[in-house]
Amino acid sequence: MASVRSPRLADVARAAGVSLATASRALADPALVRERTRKGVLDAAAMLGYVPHGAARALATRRSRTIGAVFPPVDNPIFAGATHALAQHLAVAGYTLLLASHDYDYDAELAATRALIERGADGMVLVGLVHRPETLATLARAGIPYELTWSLDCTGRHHCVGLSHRSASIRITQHLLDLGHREIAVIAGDTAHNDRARERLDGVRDALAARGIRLPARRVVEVGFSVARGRAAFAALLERAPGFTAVIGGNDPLAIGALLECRARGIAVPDAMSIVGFDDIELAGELAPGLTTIRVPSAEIGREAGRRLLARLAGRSVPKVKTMPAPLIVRGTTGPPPHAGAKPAPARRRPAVV
Amino acid sequence: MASVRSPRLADVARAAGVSLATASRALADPALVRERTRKGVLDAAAMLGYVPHGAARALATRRSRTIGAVFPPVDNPIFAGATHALAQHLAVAGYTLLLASHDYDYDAELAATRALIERGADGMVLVGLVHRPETLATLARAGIPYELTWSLDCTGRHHCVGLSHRSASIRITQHLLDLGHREIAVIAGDTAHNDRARERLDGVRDALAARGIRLPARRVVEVGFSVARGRAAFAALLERAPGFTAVIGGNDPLAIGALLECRARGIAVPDAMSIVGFDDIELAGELAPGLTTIRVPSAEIGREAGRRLLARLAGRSVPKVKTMPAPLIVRGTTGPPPHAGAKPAPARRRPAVV
DNA sequence: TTGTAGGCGTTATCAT
DNA sequence: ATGATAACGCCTACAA
Repeated sequence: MASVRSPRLADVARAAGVSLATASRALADPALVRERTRKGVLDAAAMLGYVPHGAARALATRRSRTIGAVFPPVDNPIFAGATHALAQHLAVAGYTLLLASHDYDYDAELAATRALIERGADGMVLVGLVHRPETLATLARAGIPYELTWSLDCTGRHHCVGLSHRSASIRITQHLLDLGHREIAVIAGDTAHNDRARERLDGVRDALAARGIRLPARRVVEVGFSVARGRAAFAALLERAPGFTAVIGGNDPLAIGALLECRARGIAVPDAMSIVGFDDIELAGELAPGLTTIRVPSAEIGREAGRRLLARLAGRSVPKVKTMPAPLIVRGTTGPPPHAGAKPAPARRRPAVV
Repeated sequence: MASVRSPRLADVARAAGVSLATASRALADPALVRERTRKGVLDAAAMLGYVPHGAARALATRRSRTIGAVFPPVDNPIFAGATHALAQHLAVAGYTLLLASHDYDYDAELAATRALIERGADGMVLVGLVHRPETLATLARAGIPYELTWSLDCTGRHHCVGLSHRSASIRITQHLLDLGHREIAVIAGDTAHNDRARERLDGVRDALAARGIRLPARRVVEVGFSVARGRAAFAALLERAPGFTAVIGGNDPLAIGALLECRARGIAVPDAMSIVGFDDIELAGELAPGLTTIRVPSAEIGREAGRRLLARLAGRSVPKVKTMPAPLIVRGTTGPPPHAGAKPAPARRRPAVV
């Protein structure tokens, strides 16, 4: 009952009647020892219930077979999907995920990064482009390869896998403009602490500006990401600056909040109000009407980040920037504005997935 | 540029003009060295950008300051919340989360557990009561404290923090019975690979049996957890065994799927169909009508598991079983069945949160 | 208060 | 093919 002490390699070696070195080799590389010896060692190990001591191995090999990830709230469904995919991908390669999360707090992110480096993470996954300068510097100094995810680093200084939130945002805004909308409101995420949210908002402004339309400040509200906040924000916009015919949500939960508020108020979607989101969470496609949005392949981003990191650790080199597709998904929440002029044809001509 | 090699404690000691031991103590416990020495060491460490080597420390102290968690799909919002809360709680105590996930596959869970043990996890969090026998045995043999979460272990053999899914399920079923429902259908989770799903389904059967009602097999469908599957399952039930006035979802996404399908078919909720879920995800309260469900405090479960593990690692002992509250949340998706007899009073008398 | 030295469990470099 | 043995970087009695 009382487990005196876990067996170590020396115990296995003794039980198998070989030296420490041979036992180590037998376990590490079948080709290095005679078949008979190997079997003896394996049996002894199984018999004793031997479990290698990772820290000792890490100390000797200077590799922990561990990848660190520092994510904003992992309970955001979009990050949860990426986390899962990343962990799964690493597992098949014998790597394990060291996970830290923070609430869009860059100091916490730095602290978490330090903690993961200290734990010996062989590689690191971060979200977004904006960080404390020390964060990336520390990583670089420690010689730890890292991948920035979600966004794309146009400076070419960092490895990254993601998409241009700005241009995706331009695309979805153009979709509304093509439908004939001119009066548009935005429920943005927290642009001060989230570069994705900022890029998305900038994209809206760009697209509007390209057609000579200004986005008045009163038509923009910034909130944290959640359905409830989306509802409240939509209500606030209606109060503060009515007259818009379309709302752009900074992400799907915000857009869904707007949709629910419309339903509660009896505002017809899309006849009286068009709504678009960003991310394409599962629910977006299940609602009726379905939410028009940009699909962000979050699981693929997580997997790809893992794949690239493992490749780099194996000495292979990968292109510095990996752009993920972010298609516009047109569903039922968008249509021509009420009292729209003649034929709002463009909308119909678009395929469902652009 | 070329980072020759990361500085180690010996470098710090040399720079500070003290011995290795003193440097170690200065960093570990302020009270152990003279204030002046301490400052010298700290300065030297900062100057050199010293980062302690976790593996070496773990080897020496036999503690990794790491907690392992093996979760079913972390992208299920309910697990995502727990993961986040757990990671956050551990972080403030200087611990880090080692995360592995699997798709309700117990062999994968065992493999993941082994991987985490090998990585030196000081403690471990698992989900549910059902595991490969080796999983818990290995943990016990290695002397690693663990917490089973979500469910409650009535055998008293394991530390656990969760709730009785069976009795919660009985409560919500009784709520339907009290409203006058007699013809009930169930969209259950995968009972073969998920003890929570099984307990919930059993709870429904128990509650019905207590009133002399049988649940015919054709009124039960088992599917994986997702909104889309909930929709499809509801449609299938309607086809296969119509005539029921209430559906019980194995979790909220399933119930929401049923709700959406009702909306698509023009079935009035709750007038023609009552719907209940389980978990109380954020969306449940935002829909109109709001979803009647059981609130599972997932973030609290994650945090509590962390708290208990840290306490045990610190030598404090904790009660073996921690029961979390799982209140019935009555919202708009439940009401008396159509053509119900006289007064379906019980419903009205219940407070919103029982 | 500070220094010396042995040990934590593996891997890797030599020989043999 | 296998066996000694020296790292790996840190902690912690024990001594001074």
